[in-house]
Amino acid sequence: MYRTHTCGELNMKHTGHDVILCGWVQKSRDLGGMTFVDLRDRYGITQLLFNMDSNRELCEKARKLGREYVIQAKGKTRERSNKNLKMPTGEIEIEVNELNILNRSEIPPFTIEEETDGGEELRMKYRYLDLRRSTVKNNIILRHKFAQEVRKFMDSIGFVEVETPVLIKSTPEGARDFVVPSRMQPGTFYALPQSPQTLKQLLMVAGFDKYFQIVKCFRDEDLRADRQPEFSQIDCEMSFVERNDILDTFENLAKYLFKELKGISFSEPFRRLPYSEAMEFYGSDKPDLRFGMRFNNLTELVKGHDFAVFDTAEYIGGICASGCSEYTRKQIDELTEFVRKPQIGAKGLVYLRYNADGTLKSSVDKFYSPEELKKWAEAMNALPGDLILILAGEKKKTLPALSELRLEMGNRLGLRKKGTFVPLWVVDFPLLEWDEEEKRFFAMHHPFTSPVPEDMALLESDPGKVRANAYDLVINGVEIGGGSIRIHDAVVQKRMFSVLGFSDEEANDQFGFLMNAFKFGAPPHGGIAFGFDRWVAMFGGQDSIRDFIAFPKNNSGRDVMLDTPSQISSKQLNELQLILGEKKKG
RNA sequence: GGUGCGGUAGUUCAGUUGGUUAGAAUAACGGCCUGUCACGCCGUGGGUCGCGGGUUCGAGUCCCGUCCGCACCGCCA
Repeated sequence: MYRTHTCGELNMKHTGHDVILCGWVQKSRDLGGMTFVDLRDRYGITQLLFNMDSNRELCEKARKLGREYVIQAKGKTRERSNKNLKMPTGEIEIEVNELNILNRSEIPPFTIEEETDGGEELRMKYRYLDLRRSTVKNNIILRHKFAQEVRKFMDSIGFVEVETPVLIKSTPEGARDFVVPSRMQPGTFYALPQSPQTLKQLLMVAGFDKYFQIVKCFRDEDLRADRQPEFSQIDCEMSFVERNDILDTFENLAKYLFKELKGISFSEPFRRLPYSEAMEFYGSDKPDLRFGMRFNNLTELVKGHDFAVFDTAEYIGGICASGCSEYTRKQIDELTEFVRKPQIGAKGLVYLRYNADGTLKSSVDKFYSPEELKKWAEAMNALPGDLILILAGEKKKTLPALSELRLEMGNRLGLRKKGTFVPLWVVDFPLLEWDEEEKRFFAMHHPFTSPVPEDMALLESDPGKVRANAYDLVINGVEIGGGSIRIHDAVVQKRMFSVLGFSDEEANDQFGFLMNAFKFGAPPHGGIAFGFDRWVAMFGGQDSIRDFIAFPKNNSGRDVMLDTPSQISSKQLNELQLILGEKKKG
């Protein structure tokens, strides 16, 4: 028998017990006459004691142990004379009487401790060592628990988990596909699913009226801290439901997960905010509602005073930062610089200080009288002591820029508190988005999304106005999930493809299997998919999903541990009948 | 594709207006130490300053190119 206990479970109740532990040497402290070794496994750390007086030979052996050696220690649990109450096993130690080295280790390239000295690249290269650290390990365990709770809940309300294939068909809409060449049919390719969207709809046709799956999805697009080329979704679909049935069902899932994993209860239903309002008041389709600071539209109020920036602007909007009237010139300059960054793209920033004594000072005093500025403050619901920040320009660009400024102020004022969660549903997205470059409409969500019934008639006459029967779950400014009621009628689906500029032939070629299925009694259906990695990372208190994935890719989509993507042999290339083109010269 | 920041000891970093032998902490190695738990003390070794080119009497430092990493924009139905 290798071990009787783990390194995380022994305590005062076990004093006097003979135990065998296995694990890795985290650290040893050699005091000359005695040596302490911290032994670590998945469950915790237990201190081993070796004493020169009681067993000289064994103690000498212990002194030679290196970091990360794998050892087996047999001995007796006993109470420590100096307890360490910071650790769960800190009241006891093991007086070792037999030590077996199961494997040696090279010196690890970074310290395997909660706070490592290792940089990200090195940690990724030696991810198997990084995973020994409790922080990363706990993230992976949180992910496991999260998945278990999802399955428990979904099963309890009658959902069936069905696996869908990974080698499927490439589709032109949406993200770039990862493709897999076929050997048996040279020159043809599978694609890895960006999501099992069409397959879960076919499951609805098949009568699996409540389906879910925790599933890997693939998108060949550039990465971010919260975006990996392969990621996991909690993918769900239901038949015979309307939008509210889905929102209610998955609001319950979210509440269950918050309760089980974070101990947080929500007594109120999640807020439901139309897309148009989200954009008008927060400049974003995923607003962080942990704080207010809603936009106020000042366009009409401020025009007509010879201030060209405002007079020529399509939209002028402001936010009110409570208690910030004392902001220094330097701080305001910083904010100006912030909004002028190319990523934000505003041309400048107008401010209005509503001083505590009731006086007003703005960057546009030349153009506006104190009385007029007072009206601004009233329109903004500002109080003495507040600072009003105003951006102006093209509406499509100014709203998002103001949104970034709002988030920046939220950060500066500490309003985006970790551990506080404000979920909401954003509903009634536009169905279609006009693409200037390709001069055609694209589906904002995907081409299987149903319009809201009232707008169905506008589909051909005014496609840009049509609202989608679609919804996103947003928590703290992060898009956690999204879905829609789908089209289940072959005729409507055909109309949709036609609006998107697909010929009948193209539609049939790419989605014939779905249109065909719709001819055989497709039930009304809809669903949702959640970003599993993101949700787990949020519960783990991080913005980046990388440390919640056991073996993630780096910024350029490379697995630095496996050193891939990599070349394949010419034999493999020949079998696939692939010929590599000349590398494009810059 | 673009913008910003970065690349110096095993690791994390410092390195002044270009100037002597490139430092610190930590890790490693050797020695001492019987209650440590960030143990302590003494000592030792450890450098292609990402790579290539240029300017200069002289480059870690300045210039050009290039590679790599991170964050962001585009992109992500």
